[in-house]
Amino acid sequence: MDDAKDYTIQVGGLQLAQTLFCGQCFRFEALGDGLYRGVALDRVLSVRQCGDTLEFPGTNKGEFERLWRNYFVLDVDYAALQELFCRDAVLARAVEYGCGIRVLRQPLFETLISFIISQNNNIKRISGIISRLCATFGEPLGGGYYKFPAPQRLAAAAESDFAPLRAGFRVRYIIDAARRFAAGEIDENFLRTAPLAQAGAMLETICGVGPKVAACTLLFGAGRFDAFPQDVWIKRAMEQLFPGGLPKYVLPYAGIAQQYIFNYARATLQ
DNA sequence: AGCCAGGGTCTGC
DNA sequence: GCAGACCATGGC
Repeated sequence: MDDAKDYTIQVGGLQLAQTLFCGQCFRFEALGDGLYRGVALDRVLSVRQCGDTLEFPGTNKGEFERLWRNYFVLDVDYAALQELFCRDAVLARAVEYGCGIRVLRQPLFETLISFIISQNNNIKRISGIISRLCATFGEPLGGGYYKFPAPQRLAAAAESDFAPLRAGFRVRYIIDAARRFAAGEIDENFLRTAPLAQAGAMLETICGVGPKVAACTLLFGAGRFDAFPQDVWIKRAMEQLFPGGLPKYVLPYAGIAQQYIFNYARATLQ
């Protein structure tokens, strides 16, 4: 029945808590009892995990197939990917440590702005700034939830309008990114299909976007699983754990491996 | 109090 | 090209 509510699906090897709070998205909260709620794709999403079952309260099968299968990247064979990664003994340890982490396919603009905000910042405060950004500029969805603002809305705002966000020096970067988007100067199709270096270079023409923010945008917001964001933790991990670099067979999925390495490094390295 | 946070820009060599 | 100061803000 296509209009039946509370769609459920069996998904092995996915842990919602790890996936939603590993630092790739910033708009979900845990409500307890395996239930999580947040805003994604311009709507409020509730999702509950019980073992290998994902339950989507208020979501029918049609909407799940149209939106959430892609958002949660359920088309990728993660068992095969993990088996590939585990050919390397060090990477196997990282995979084992956070084996329920999965990458998400998020909207490009939201991802870009989120990771501009992430620079020299911590996850808790990133979430707070994004929450205030959406409440200030986003369209209301009811229940105190708001859409992520459109580029045109942010591009039209004055710098002083951002004061309530307490985002500091990042405000002018946000505005520059929004203006570039609103002007049609950032070609999403190009970002998805061009050679990785060229896609990154396009993003780095935005003020406040360097290699790390560009790579996060490509990985989380453009489905570029070969993009490899290098923050302080990854740099530490690469020095200590992979002095010869990642195994070559990992490189097409380096970004997915990066999620395991980041999680492992942050938890175990000094 | 001082350091760090999923960095980037700007300056000076 | 590359190191170092600086950037707002908040948590610890």
